[in-house]
Amino acid sequence: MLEDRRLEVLRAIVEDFVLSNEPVGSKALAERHNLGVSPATVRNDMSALEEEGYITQPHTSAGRIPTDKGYRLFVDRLSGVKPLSRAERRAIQSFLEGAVDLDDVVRRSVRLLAQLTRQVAVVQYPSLSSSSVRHIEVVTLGPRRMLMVMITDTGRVEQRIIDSLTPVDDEIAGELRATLNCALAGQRLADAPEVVAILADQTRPELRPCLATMTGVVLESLAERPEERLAMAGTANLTRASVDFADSLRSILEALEEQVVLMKLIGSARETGTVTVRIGRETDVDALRTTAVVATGYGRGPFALGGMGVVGPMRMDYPWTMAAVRAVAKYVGELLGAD
Amino acid sequence: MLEDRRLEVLRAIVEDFVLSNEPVGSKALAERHNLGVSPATVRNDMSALEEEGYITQPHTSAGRIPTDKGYRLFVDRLSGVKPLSRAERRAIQSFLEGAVDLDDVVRRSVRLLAQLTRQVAVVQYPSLSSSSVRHIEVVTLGPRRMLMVMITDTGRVEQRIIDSLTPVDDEIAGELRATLNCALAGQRLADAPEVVAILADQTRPELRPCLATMTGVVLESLAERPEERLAMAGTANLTRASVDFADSLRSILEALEEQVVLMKLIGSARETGTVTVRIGRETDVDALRTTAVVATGYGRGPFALGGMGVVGPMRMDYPWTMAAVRAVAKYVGELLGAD
DNA sequence: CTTGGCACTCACTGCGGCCGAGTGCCAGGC
DNA sequence: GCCTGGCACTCGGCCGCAGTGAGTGCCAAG
Repeated sequence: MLEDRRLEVLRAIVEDFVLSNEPVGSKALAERHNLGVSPATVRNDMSALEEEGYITQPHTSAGRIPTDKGYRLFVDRLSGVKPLSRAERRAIQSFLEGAVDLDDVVRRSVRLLAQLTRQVAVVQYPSLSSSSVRHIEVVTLGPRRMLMVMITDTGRVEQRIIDSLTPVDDEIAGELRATLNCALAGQRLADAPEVVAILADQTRPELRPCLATMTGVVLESLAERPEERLAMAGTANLTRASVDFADSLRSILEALEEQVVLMKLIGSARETGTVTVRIGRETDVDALRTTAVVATGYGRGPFALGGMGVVGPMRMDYPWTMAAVRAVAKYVGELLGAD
Repeated sequence: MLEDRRLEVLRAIVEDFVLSNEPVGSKALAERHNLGVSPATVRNDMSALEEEGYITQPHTSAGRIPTDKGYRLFVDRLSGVKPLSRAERRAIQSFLEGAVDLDDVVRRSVRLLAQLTRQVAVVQYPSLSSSSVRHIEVVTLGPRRMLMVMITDTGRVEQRIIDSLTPVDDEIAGELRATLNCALAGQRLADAPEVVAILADQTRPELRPCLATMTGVVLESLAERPEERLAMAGTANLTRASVDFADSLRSILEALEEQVVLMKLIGSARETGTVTVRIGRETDVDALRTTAVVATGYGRGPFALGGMGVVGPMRMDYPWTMAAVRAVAKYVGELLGAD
């Protein structure tokens, strides 16, 4: 009973603070949230909550604000799901349905997510390891230079320039193309290592160096390289929360330009359907210690093709943001999984 | 003579202000720049310069700062070229030389430019209209869906999903591929419209709808669509100049996320070798009225493959920034033009 | 366990005064 | 005719000060 009211107080604090961005005091709380008790009682509860580390006061004689731990509890136990309105769902659909190719899908969804949540949005391109090879193309670019293009079933296109030690011509390119396609087309990229291993022996010796480079590229692209691509939008929204960030804005922007960091944050949410929330220091990125990351995976079925999510201030409307991220991920997943 | 000294005073004001970010007064000027005249004389010159609109004072009893017009004059007539040091040139080279493909080149150069100039850097992908077609690939993605991939001689890869009204199979895809390649491979994309025009008649009627869509894509990509790609880096540097921007930072970030706007600013500098500077309102973008854009084209020969440049505060070291932008563009041009 | 009362804390605000960098103007000198 | 030193004036920024009020912690009574 007592426990219950304390949690209720915490919820009220979080909700009020998210709205007002001002430390919330006992009186205002008791009034606005008809808790049925007096401010003095609320004060006792607050005192207890502070003791346990869920809230804190910026300075004596100010109201309380939630701590990382407080937000965490709120997200885990207190926040229901705030479903999107029908209009919002329709907006998502109509915003995405005109997309003409993968690039377009990704760029539209990242903008959509940014506008919807008014936060910084990040969308990962479908990861290669969960796709299969549709086709591999080899073209000569010059006497000793070739371009290899790998097309996956999600429509993603991976390209790489290969410098050869020996001269190459269109015929050799064709031969390499045939060999690679024969071995890899239709295969899941995750299975590529085994297939590739036996490939060299079946090939004319003079082609082996080139082939080795190319298969090397294929394998490398599986290792979830840091260059794994992603799109970002809505950085302007960071300034919206400038009161929270102020001087840290610089380092936040810097962190957001580090692809590796973002991939870890967004990409680690590989389960579709579940929305992951990292609050403050849980991000494991010092520059983002005043932010929160809401992320999920997208794709058909349990295996995610990639991740998407938003980065915003800890003071964030979690139920709504989580719902928005999930909704966009669902549509994108259908769009890319459809085929 | 008198004119000369006035210009000298303007130069001194610009240089000091760029360094200190504080309105510069007559006394400090006379001291630091041994102009050989007294502060009183400098004051008279400043008065005249203000009359002519080259400088202004933020409030009475403060020093002067340059206006848009003042910076413009400085850039046009006063700023010599500040050559890069050998170490800097070497840094550029080594930073870029490990690039493995076009994406890599672009991303590396944009980061390089951002780090070097400590501004926001923008690099346009090589424009399609100035490239030629190396190869066109057509692959089926599903019973009624195909993927067309166009590879250009700069290594740029353009892809598009095409939905067909009639069922397609690998054979049809092969046929389309052959037709398109036969017609377009080796052609400059700028010449594509003529070639494409006569293509339909030579094709089996049942393939014509698909073919039309594909040639449509090719032509469309020539129209310098707003989706024309570009890369950006160093937005964190905007906060460095936060004193200048402060509340406008938000709108600047928003403007920078508008690809169309950026393409106009960066892409309009199509001449290689010449560095264009737009100061304040010259950008024609209201949100960027407190910024300056330094841009140039890159590529072999007089025709630019694309543009690159930086966006920063008007209070900027123009000679140095211009030199840096030019140097990076030169290297990138060599890298991509080499082939 | 809750409640009203009460003293206390402390960030924030507005006010007045001081300071000093910088200006404009003027009269005298080269 | 231009440069220069002198001088009065302006005005933004800084400092100290007191007043205000939201909010707290504690306590004794219900």
